[in-house]
Amino acid sequence: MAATLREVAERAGVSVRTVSNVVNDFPQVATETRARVQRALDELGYQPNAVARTLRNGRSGLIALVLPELDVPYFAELTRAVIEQAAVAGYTVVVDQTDGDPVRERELVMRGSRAAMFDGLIFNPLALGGADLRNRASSTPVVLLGERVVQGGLDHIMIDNVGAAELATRHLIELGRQRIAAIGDQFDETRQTGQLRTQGYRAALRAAGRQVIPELVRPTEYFHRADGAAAMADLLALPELPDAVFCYNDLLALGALRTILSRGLRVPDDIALVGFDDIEDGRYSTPSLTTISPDKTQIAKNAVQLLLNRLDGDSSAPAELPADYTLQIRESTTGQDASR
Amino acid sequence: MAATLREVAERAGVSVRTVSNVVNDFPQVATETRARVQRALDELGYQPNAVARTLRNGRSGLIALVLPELDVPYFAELTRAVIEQAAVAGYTVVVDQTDGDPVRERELVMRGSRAAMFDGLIFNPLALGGADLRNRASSTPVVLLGERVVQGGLDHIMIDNVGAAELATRHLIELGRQRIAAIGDQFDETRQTGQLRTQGYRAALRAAGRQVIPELVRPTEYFHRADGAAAMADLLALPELPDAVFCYNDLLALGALRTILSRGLRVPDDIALVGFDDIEDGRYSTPSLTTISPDKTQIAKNAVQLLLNRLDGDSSAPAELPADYTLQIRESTTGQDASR
DNA sequence: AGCACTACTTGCAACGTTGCAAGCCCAGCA
DNA sequence: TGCTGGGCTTGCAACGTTGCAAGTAGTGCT
Repeated sequence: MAATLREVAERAGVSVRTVSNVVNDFPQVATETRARVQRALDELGYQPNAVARTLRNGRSGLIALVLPELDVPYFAELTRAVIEQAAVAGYTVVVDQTDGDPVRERELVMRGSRAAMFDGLIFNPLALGGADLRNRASSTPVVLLGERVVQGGLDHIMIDNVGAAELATRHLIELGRQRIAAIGDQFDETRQTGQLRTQGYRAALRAAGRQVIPELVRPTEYFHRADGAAAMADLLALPELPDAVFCYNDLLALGALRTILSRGLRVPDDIALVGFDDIEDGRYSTPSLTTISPDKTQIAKNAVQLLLNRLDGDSSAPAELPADYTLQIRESTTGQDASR
Repeated sequence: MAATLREVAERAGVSVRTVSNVVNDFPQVATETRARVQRALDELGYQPNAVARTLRNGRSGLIALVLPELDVPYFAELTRAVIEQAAVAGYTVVVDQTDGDPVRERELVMRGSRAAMFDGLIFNPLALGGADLRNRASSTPVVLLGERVVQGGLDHIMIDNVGAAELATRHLIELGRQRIAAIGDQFDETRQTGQLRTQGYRAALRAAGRQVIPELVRPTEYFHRADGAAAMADLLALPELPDAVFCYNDLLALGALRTILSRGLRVPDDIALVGFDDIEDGRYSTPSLTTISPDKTQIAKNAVQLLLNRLDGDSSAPAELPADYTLQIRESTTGQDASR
């Protein structure tokens, strides 16, 4: 069914090479020949074979975005931004989901077999650490995203988790909250996001001369709504309730919100809530969610740019680009939505 | 950097063909030879070139999932299901987002150039209609998803929109609601989801001997939270308020919910709300959302299966598979969550 | 010793494309 | 008439892989 250059060439009575010249708009083709070839191309509905081109040219025009979970809104929104940025440069983005499964991460990123289809990779690791990534077999360029601290000598874009968490916590302190809890701490060595945000949380409390109350810092296994709901239920079972909670992402916060409201408590009157990621869900919840808003467009733009530089042969030292963030103050802390 | 079969062959002192035999676990290789080749493979860190294999074999092991918007939770959740199903069969799914842009849809689906990298396509069209799809140039098999009625002689998986909408509306009628509104009607010829759901809505009202009140059926351009919020604001500006709203998806419902609550009205006491899609957000909103729940796993399973059949040469008549759905009754209509 | 058979290994060609360099033909000029 | 040059076209080879069929060597049997 799919016509090849050879078939077109036979039909037009020219060489394969000439057809290729027409397809690629080479100038050195006689007008009359070009017309004849074009007719044959149209009649046969010729479409270039992308695989053969890739093999020949060494470029596919595809870059892969490898993420833990696509149905986590933060990643979905980030994906949109990456696709938009890559399209500007004429690249098509292809997304793959690892579920943080080390086997899948390894297959996609470390070994070249599947990765080799793509000119480059943008990768948000969950399970793979710096040690793994340093001895990557594939030579496909990679840009790392996300909070995991990886010292792999690779390009890396992240946000200042400690600083952002400190900012979020300070906001709650400045509102006069006395018992500020945190949801999302992690111990697992491969999941450092939680640890970094806890650092920031502690730093803010210390800076304000407050004590860190261990039972108010709740670990969770994942960062999903269900984890937030469960952790909040634990907090509400304490003899003395918190009057504010910093959740390490918006999904945790939305889960916590659900639990708080279902117990008949009010947000922010009884408990103030801050999230992290600024996903759309948090802008439409009631109350809307105060949150740390990472500049996703900037992250995407930098990631794509860094990768394209590598594809163009840039071999300078690996870059570590911090991304900007702001605190979006909404109803869940002040009762007012300043972002509308 | 990337070693080829030839380099490995030279190092091991055997032919290229023998190395290939080792790589592919052909039995007819002497143990001693196999060991020597294996050592060379390891030393050079050989990784098969996927592009060359694809060109040679005509199979890439990749299928593309082409969707309008990845950051719409319904699609994100569906994507997860498709990836899981495809993985079972050893296929890797690659996702692309079109934003419903006809140009992008056409480039990805109609013309073979980019599509040719993939063995097959699962496509949820937004802009492209049956007429477009019928004269597709590419021979890559496609399975269509979603509500658009496409009579293109292609495999297609959809849910019974009319029936589902009727079920949702009937639920509101049975609760005794008197003024039932609808949000999400569409006129645009290429967006038939809204029209089909309006059909179901009307059918349910008629069956109950009710009149359809035109001003209670609100069109929206998109199916996003913002559209739902705006449409609900319009409904609340009517002289006589509705006491129930059927929203054509959960995002519309969440937007509407936000508007209702911000006006100090209660759900479901003052206004009951039903959505469509059963996204996770709706399970964690307060109140949680009564909704039509399409069986996403079934949809994904059927889509992948249908596609794999085509890849295996199945040339039977195109199938139209309906997917199952249920009504999940939660707090937004009854105040009780029956699904927990 | 000769033959058949098995066990293993190999060269060739092809998948569809494009870079390279050479080729052809005709016009223009001496 | 012969030579040069430009405009246009072409064949070859290669990207890295694998199917096919043929090749070699060694073994066992008669």
